[in-house]
Amino acid sequence: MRWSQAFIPTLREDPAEAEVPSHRLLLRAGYIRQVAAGVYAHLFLAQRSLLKIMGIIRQEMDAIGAQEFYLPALNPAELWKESGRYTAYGPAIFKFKDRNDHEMVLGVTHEEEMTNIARGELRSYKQLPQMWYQIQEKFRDEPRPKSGLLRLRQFWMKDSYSFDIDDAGLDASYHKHYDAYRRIFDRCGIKYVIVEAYSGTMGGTHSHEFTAPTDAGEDLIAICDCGYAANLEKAEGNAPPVEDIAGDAAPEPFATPGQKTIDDLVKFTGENGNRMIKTLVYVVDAQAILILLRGDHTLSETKLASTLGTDAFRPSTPEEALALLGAHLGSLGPVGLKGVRILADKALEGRRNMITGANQDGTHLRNVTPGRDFTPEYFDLRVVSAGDHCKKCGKPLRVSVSVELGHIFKLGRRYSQAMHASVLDENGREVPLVMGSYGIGVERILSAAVEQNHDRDGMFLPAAIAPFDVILTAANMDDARLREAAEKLYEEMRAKSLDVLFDDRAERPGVKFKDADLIGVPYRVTIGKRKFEQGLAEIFRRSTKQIQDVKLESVVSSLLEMQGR
RNA sequence: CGGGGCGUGGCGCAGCCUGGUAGCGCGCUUGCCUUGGGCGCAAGAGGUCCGCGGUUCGAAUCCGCGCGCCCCGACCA
Repeated sequence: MRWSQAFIPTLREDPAEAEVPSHRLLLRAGYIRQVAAGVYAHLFLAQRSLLKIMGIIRQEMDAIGAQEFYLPALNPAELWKESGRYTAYGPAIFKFKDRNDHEMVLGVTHEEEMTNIARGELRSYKQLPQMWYQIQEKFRDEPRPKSGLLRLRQFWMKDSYSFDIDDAGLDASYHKHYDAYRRIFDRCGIKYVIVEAYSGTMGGTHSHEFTAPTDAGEDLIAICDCGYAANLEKAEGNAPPVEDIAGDAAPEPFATPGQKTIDDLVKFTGENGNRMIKTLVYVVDAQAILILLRGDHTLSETKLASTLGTDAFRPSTPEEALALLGAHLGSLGPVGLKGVRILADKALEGRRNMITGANQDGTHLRNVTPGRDFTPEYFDLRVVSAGDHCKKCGKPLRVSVSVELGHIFKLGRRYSQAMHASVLDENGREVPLVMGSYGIGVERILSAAVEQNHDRDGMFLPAAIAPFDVILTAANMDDARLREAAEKLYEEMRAKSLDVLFDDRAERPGVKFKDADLIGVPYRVTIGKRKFEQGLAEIFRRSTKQIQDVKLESVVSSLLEMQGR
């Protein structure tokens, strides 16, 4: 490709609307342009890079025996009502009516459609296992699209679905995907961490996320040196022990006028937050319950949901809490309550002489001991924090921000039962299909690669996913000898199937170098006057900015060698 | 959905408070010049000032109602 003919609209200045590096650089480098919030046009460079990413995904999916499909995004709403996700996924689904007043949706993923095909066609265990995948557009009406290609409303996903006769079969399909995903992200040159994750509205029992640590991410993950890693929603850890005050004194009220939050109380009493009990009131099925946490801990609603076995709960209103406990938020506590279910985080088990609200405005209690002064049920309910001890090895956990690139789920029988997708087993009994589903966000791979590989001058994408292998730059196109040498090299590179972008523009060298640095191509070969006269060209490696002088006739072989070809 | 910010040639911004000529830098076009890190000189083109309504002799500017975009939070495989 000749740059003079290419549409690569680079920008000299940072676009005002872009904050995270990948968004800023993809705009500046002319990869993308915005159409609406969370909706982007892929221009020439983005499309080339994304096609390379999809090529890698396709190869690895094919390699585990998955079969490529292509399903429509446009779906009848009936399918989604049948699975229950029409309401469960709620406002994130784009919904509308066609001209005949038929309710339609745009797919957020394709469990329904795939299951629908499976139930119509799969009849016997002899046809199993099956693995079906596609690379296709997903539509989600996200509450807050953001950060360029990191959180989109329309995006490409590789989604695959496995159908097995039993749990052992699902395990095998799951592991095939697990391994394929590792190869995909390895080949894409992404630094990633595999974490245990929560399945959320997908349903199912078991899942792993493939996440790329970068500051622009939105997922928090807990990581330990021993290899344990989990999404913070799901991560478990042991809080370092806290020294309590000795003694068996009875609870004793003390005045705390105007002290509403734990922070207030910490300042007011001079005590550490870890010696306090935080009291939350939640409403589950119209029933109020108390949730107790250590003062410096945070409730994980994810863990609460799995503890309660439902996500149909909400924090109480201040009025409800007042009616239940007789005090306003800020002075609530568990002591002396009757007939209210009390859930406490495990970090409170065995503690003594703590501080909590007295259920009287402006008053707290000291010397409160769980188990003696109230009787809770203990569960793991809190979000782990950095410094908590790893459940597996006891070392301190680190917390890191990352981008979710892929997620694999053991769905089990959730969809097959809801949608009556079953086959006959070897005993002639009808059994529901055991399913898995597996997703990769294609644009997120590109974004994460930029987040992980950029500097002040631009990006440097991993070779496997860069839009070109090499940029060939003639320092001065008006110099006939340089131009001819560059043209000759261009032909030579193309003959060897190098993806080359020939910068044949009539620009000054500075402009060409700046643009080349920006757009993320791993190598630049420059033909400049001084070295040309010595029979040399230079190969510039973008990631390290190292320059290597090479004889003109061995430029191509050097590049092929660097590529490992 | 709550909080904050922004909306003015393609891009980045000033002007708005205190109403009256729409301006700067970059980019773009043409010519000359220059050619290893976003050259220089000269001449040009390009704007419903987000929309609608109101106030006013007169609105980019003041008022009202919308819309859009970004950020934080809520939310979210």
